[in-house]
Order: sequence, then C-alpha cells, then structure tokens
Amino acid sequence: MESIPTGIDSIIYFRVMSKPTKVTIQDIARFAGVGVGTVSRVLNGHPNVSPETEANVRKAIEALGYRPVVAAQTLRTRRSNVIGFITDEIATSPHAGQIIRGAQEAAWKGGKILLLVNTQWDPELEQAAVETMIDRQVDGLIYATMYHRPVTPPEIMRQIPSVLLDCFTEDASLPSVVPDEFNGGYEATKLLIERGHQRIGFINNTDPIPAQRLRMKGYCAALESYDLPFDEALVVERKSEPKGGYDGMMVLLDLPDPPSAVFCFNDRMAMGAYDAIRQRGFRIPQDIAVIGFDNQELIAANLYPGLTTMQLPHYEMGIWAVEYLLSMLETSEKDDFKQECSPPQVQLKCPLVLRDSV
Amino acid sequence: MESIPTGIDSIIYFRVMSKPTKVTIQDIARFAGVGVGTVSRVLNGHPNVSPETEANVRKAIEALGYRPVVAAQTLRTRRSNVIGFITDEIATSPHAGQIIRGAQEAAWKGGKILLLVNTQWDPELEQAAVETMIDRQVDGLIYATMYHRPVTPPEIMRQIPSVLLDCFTEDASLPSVVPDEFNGGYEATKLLIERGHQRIGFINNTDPIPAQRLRMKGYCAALESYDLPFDEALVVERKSEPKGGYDGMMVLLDLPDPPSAVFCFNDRMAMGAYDAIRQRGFRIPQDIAVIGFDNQELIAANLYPGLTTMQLPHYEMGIWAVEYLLSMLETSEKDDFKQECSPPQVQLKCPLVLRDSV
DNA sequence: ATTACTATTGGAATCGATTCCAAACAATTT
DNA sequence: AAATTGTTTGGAATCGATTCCAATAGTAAT
Repeated sequence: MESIPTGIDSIIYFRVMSKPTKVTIQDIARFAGVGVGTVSRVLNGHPNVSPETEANVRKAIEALGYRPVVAAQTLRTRRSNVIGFITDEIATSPHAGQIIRGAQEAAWKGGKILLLVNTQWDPELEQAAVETMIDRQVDGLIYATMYHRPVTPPEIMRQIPSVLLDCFTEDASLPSVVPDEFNGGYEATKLLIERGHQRIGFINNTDPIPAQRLRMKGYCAALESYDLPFDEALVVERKSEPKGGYDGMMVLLDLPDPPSAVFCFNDRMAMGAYDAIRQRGFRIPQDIAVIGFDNQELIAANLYPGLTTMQLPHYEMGIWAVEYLLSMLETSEKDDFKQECSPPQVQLKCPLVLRDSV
Repeated sequence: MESIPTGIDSIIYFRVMSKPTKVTIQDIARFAGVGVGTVSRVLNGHPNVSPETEANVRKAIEALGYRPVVAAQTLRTRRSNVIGFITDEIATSPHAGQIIRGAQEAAWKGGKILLLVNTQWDPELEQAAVETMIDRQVDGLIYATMYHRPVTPPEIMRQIPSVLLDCFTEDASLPSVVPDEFNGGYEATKLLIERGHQRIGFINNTDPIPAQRLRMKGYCAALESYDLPFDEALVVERKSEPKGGYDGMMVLLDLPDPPSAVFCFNDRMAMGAYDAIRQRGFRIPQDIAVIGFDNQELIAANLYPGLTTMQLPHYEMGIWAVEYLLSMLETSEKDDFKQECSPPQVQLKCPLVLRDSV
C-alpha cells in the first residue's frame, strides 16, 4: 500500500478509467451535502439559491465531472433539443451541402442539433421519417428540397412546429423560405442593360417550375423598367442542360438581329451557350456577354472566362429556416396558443457573383 | 343530448383531436386487461407470451394508436438507436451528399437515425460535438472527412464504437474506410495501356496527400506490369485546379516526344488539360486520350467529349462505415469485451466510368 | 399424492433528470 | 409577541419505458 499501486489497484483503476461510472445528479447532491432539487436549480439557473450553496454545488459538479443524461431530461421536460431535418434528395445537388451547413450552424448556435433523414422522394419513407422524429420528440421540423418547388408534406408534420426550406405549399399554410427568383431574373437582366446591352436573349428552362416562370417575369420587368422592348424571338426554352444551352444559343445567333448579351437559366446551360458562342467565332464578353444562374462553383469558376452568375442563397435559407423555427419554439413556450397569424412566406435575394463573362 | 353534439362536446372533441393525449404502455395494459410487463414483452418480441394475450395486446395497441416514447426507452436501455455523424466540411464538396446518403440509408435500414454535426475544421467544435453525442448516448460515431486524409480525432471518441470514413489514423487504431487510390491509379493507367497507348502522361497534384502518392504508385505499377518504361518527363505536378491541368498539359505537349494519352489527378485538372489540348489543335480522344479522377458529374458529364474518369466510392464508403458500425454494436452487445483484434482498414475500389475521352 | 419443472403473468423497482409542495428559517409588519 | 411575508431548501412524485422477481397455473415425473 505504498505509492506504487498494486496489481489489483491498477486493474481497478483501469476499469474505472475504461468504463467511467455515470455520475448522476444524486451523486452531486450527496457530495455537496444538499438535495437533488437544489442541484437541479443550480444546473438550470433557477433563482432562490444562496450563493454559497451554488458555489458548493458547482464545485461538486466540477469535481465529479458531471454530465447530464439527455434522455432523462427529454423524458421529463418533453424537449429534446433536437431539430428534425428531412430532405427529399441529398446527393445530386452540390447545393445540398450549403443548405445543411446553414441549418446545422444555426441549430448549433441555438443549442440544438440536427437529426437527418433523406427520403429520396419516397412518400412512405417521408411519412415514416416524420413519425420517427415525432416519436423522438424533436422540438421542430425542417422539410427541405433541393430545388425550389411546391410540395405537399405529410399532414402529420403539422402536429409540431415546422418550416419549409426551398419549397412551399400552395396554400401557404406553413412557414417557408425560398430564393427570390423574380428579383434574381430582374437583377441579372438589369446588369446586362446597365452594361449597355439593348438586345438581351434569355435561354430559359422548359420545366414548369417556379424558377422558370419567375425568372422570366424578372427578365420582362427589367426590360420594362428600362423602356426596352420585349422581343419574343429573344426568348427560347430548352432542356436545362448544356446541350439545351448550346441549342438555344445557336437559335439566338441565327436570328437576323442577334442579341449582344444572353441570360441563361442556369450555369449548366450557360456552359453550353459558351460552346455555341465560341464555335461561331465570337468572343465572351466582347462580342456577347453571358450571365448564368446558380453559381455552381465547379462550373462558373472554372469556365473561361469566369461566368458571372446569380447565386442561390442556400446557406442563408438554411440559417433562416432554423432561426425562424427557433423563434417559433420560443413563443410557443410562452403562450400555449398556436400562432394565429398566417405563416411567413419569405423570399431571400440571390446575390450577384461578378466574374468576367459580362 | 341528441345525435348533434352540443357546443361543449364539440369543443372537447376538438381539443382531443388537436392535442392527442399521449398513449402509454400503461393505457395499453389497462385496455387489454394485462400487466405492463406483458405489453412490453409483446412489444419487444420476447418469448413466453401466450398467443391469445399477444393478440389482445396487439389489438389494444392498434386501437389506441400507441407510439413508444423514445426518450423513456433510451433512459432505461441506454441505447438511443442514434448514430452520431461528424463531418469536417460539408459544403465545398459535391461528394458530401453521396457520403451522407450512403450512411443515412444504411442507418435507416438498421433502424438507426443520424445525428449530424459539421465542424468546419474547428477542433474545439469537434470536441464539443463528440461530447454532445456521448451525452445523448448515441450508439456509435462516424467521423467523416470530405477528402481522403490522415486525421487525429478527439480521444474521447474512443469511449464509444467509432468508424472513420474517408480518413484514417496513422496508427490504424480505429476502423476506417477509404478509397483504394492505388488501384484507381492502376486501373486508369491500365485502361489507357489496353487502348494501345505506349507513352502515357500523368498530371499529378502537388499536395502531399494519400491520393497524390498512391495514384502515382498505381500509375507506375501499371506501366511495370505491361513492361512499359517509366519516363520521369511524363509526370508533372501542378496545383489541383483547371489552371494546373492546363499548364501541366502544355508541358507534356512541349516534350520532344509527347504522350498520346494523359491521366489527370482529378476532373478539374482534366478540364484544364482539355483546353490545352484543344488550343494546340489536337482532338480528344483521337490525338490524345484523357482520363480523370473523381467523376464530378457536373464536369465530367458536361465536358465535350464526355470525360472518362475513375469514380470515388463515396456512397459505398458511407454504407460500409455504418454497416460496420452496426456489426460492432451487435457483437459488443453479446460479449461485453472490447474487440481485441486490430480494427479493419478497408479500401474500396474506384469504379471506372467510361465516357468518350479515351 | 408429492415433487419438479415449465410456461405465463402481474407489478415493483429502475433509469436520471425536473418540478412541485411543504417545511424551516429569517425578516418585516402589526 | 404574534402574524405576515419572503427566501432557501429537501425530497417525494413524475415522465414512460424495461426488467427482474415472485406468484400462479399447468404439466410431467416420481
């Protein structure tokens, strides 16, 4: 029993180290010579604890290395500090990362953590995912899609605070945040106009999605506010891929009075447009200016010349969705009433990313 | 009290609907006229329950719409059916989605769900994330990086079953799954050789990462197995971006005896190589064949001609990591002993994606 | 008939926190 | 001195499952 531990001692020591016995609030209470209620009060910053006892309790917590068991807290308080995050499709889009990152960072700041399920467009899985989350008593739900579109999420979602991310319901019955497509289209066109272009082509998508319709509206609105005529011939619709951009550009170049600038529905189409323009021997941006949409770094930054484009605010939408959810949780804690005012339908601006194609 | 509900009745009805009272195992027991133990036994498929009582209990469960409260289960059993998923960087890489998708799908199949934290390379956050996860009694941890590299994860991680995804520790002390870079380099080079090329350039990365070293080794090994000479001049190292690929390709084209095919470290460099080749008036693949690495769809599929490349098995690694974790959990349930055999260091093959550049 | 065993069951104890109530005590007012 | 008020505290009850133990009934073996 000298300073050197015996064999048995060291084994015990080892076992203690390898499987640290869980320290509970009871242990703290005993160690500090107080009741469990007092420890809990200190832990949760409740009033009416004398400074001395608080100090004692804190010392005990420190000394024993106490860590709360979240399951017990959740059981008692019915709050898990978890936010359920449901995505329809996580893999195909490089934007997914930005959405998740924004949401995750905002959640962490609010002391919450994300529980993730990816449903790959499967409605059954979607339903099951929401149920699982509710079983786990998540504080709220985020339902995120990888491109801006209308959705009909499982009804059961309405049982708990929920926010739609990059999507919306037709009846606007759930809070939602999406990109401001109209403004994006407007600003893109405006940039081209302000750089002196008078005839501006628009190579649009054919899919009847909000982005397609609203960017078009933005394009028209910009022309109108600068008193430029709208020429039907300058708008072509093609499939949303490089080939579509290529074909569309060719059509525009074949016009008797071709445009000096073109706004492409997205960067992939712009990529195709680049090819068409160069194949015809024109230079970008001297002969023809090009602006895209999405700011897909991999394309936009790597094209030559670098593609000027509008960025989708994925990161910001992720943050907004979680922050709004957190604010809902706060208010629903105070008043037990459900918010009666209509849920916000927010649109976030798409910032311009200037490179060299305009 | 006729068939039409009174005002008060309908209010009560509404309240019941809007806030469904939680059905507990006690309610089931009462309803079915059995004890709580019996209900629990049915729920967990334990033996020694007579068929009739089981049927009764199941009927009660169905009738009352019972759903278990996960927090209570976790508290009692100390198993949360949650897997912690920690990433260093989720946003920049389009591959992130594939990794997460694979992991998530495998987890769902195993009845688990992912708790996600993204640490943005911040060691403090990393530590905090692991602690939070342990507090929440996750069953295990996945530590994922967005490119293949050595790491030193927080020590505390070793307290619970953990798997490294797309990374490894130098001492191989944790199970790990990474891409088989050597084989990837080998197969890429082999393809070029089998298509009849004798002089094959390699535009490598400059970063001293495993991919850089191992793909080079694979390149050399392939040459050797086909009895082709290794020519130092055919290997150039540049920054891993389109500009680097462009510059590297130019160097190779300027050789007195230029290669007829080139293996690029990744698709972005291949993109630059394309530009160089075309600028010199050569055709792909007739004059010079090109193969890349990564299969970044956005680039490889959209280049003209489509880029043949080696695909990183992100999706598969995600699956493997979770499945291995699940198997660890199973065995650690049976034997209480920690697995003493050395943790597996798995390498998954990179499949070839044939397009038109070879 | 007695013993030994198995199959089935009910219900108390348990997990680890929070919360509420009553008690103890101090300070203030009447 | 008694009554009132306010502060601080301990500890029982609670959340909703699982698990273990003891009890019962039924069957087989002695």
